[in-house]
Amino acid sequence: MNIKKSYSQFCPVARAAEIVASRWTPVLLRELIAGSTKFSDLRSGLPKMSPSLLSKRLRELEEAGIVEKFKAPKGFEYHITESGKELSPIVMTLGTWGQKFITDEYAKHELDPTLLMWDIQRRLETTFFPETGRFVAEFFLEGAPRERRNWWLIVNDRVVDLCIHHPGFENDIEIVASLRGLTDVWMGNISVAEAKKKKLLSLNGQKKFISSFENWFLLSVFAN
Amino acid sequence: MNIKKSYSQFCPVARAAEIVASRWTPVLLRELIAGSTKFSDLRSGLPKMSPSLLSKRLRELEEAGIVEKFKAPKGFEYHITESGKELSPIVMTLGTWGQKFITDEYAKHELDPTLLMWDIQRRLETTFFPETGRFVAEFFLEGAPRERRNWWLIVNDRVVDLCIHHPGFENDIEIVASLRGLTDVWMGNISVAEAKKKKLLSLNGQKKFISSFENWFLLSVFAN
DNA sequence: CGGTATCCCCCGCGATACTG
DNA sequence: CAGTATCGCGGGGGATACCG
Repeated sequence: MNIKKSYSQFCPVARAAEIVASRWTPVLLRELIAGSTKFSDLRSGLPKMSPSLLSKRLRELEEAGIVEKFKAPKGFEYHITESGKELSPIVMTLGTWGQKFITDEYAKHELDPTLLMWDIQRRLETTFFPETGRFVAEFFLEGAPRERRNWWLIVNDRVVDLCIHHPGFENDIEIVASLRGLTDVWMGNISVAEAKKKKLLSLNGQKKFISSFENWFLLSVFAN
Repeated sequence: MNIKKSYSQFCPVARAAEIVASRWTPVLLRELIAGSTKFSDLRSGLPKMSPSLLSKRLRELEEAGIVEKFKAPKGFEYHITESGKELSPIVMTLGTWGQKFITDEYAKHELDPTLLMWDIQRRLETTFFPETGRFVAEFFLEGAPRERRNWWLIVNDRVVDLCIHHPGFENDIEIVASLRGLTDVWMGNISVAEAKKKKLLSLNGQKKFISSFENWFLLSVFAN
């Protein structure tokens, strides 16, 4: 750490904060803890972070022993180390705190269909689906910009894929919701039942997938 | 939060990090959690933070509901709220993490006699001393700048006072140590016994205070 | 002392382009 | 796609003065 920028304290809170509490780092750690390892995947979870800054932060985390960089077939993989994993309680507790105490409704610029769908596909409960075969769910996000309004979640042999273009398969279920509504459901701010009643969310398609919706559509890890 | 500066994510980790992980804030929270309430006391624990920034951060924490500002006889008092107290595990875990994983020896600019003595006086175990009467300990910190080399801890009826000028009382005990040595002892990096053996620390004065040193001289909350 | 206002520098970081 | 290099600006925050 540059001496000019340093807090210049022997206290371990200060020494740790110099690394962990710099801009974007808690959010980057969240992504790494969630299991993303590829640069492009990290970018997906951090759409407003510039690639140069992401690159820089990864280098800093590597120097701090929080991340290890491995050569991959294409590019590199960034894996969180044991010491990095021990930051997990901090990041999770920070999120829990935020969920509890920051109760303002989401600002418009915080509602992001890409981020939402990215989080959804990451937590989809695939064990619910048959070991072999295909499942297709289409999402219509009202209020999202046209080119990011329609999404398809495809589960093929329990492997999840997220598409923004029509995959050519027939839908098993369609989820129609406002972007804000689905985000609120996802974050546990309102229940699925409540969202349906308020016409913020509706499910169409095969009965068995509709009735089991809450079994495979897990909510955010921070949902109450 | 200014939209330009915002992470623009609905994720509570991001929303919390915007407040809690900004520059200086974790260290300021440490001070508030430790019980400091006055502006000047906060400054003592944050000597390298400019007063204008401290003022700004306090305002931000107040807006976020983490701190409450009360009119005091002179100036104001800043008290941490219930929601702020729930940040305590985050700050403490961050410190514990730092203590465990940031093992570089302290850089010269991180060794600060004022900060060290401030922390020491805050954790002095006063119940060890008689309910009435005076106790005086003088510290000589070798390697500290001349004007901050000598310190007196005065416990009067169990109330601790820290002085940088000779108080005119006789010493009950004298602690002679290098600044780095005492810091390492304080942080639990080496034991008192080891420090004595290596001549990094020596105690002179009344036997009963020497033999009970480790009873009243508590170590940092982050010492192992 | 307790805190705010002002000034201004500098560098963090966003934007963009570029390269393998 | 997987990152790195460059460039330019904006404002964060440090220094200082100042006011109550």
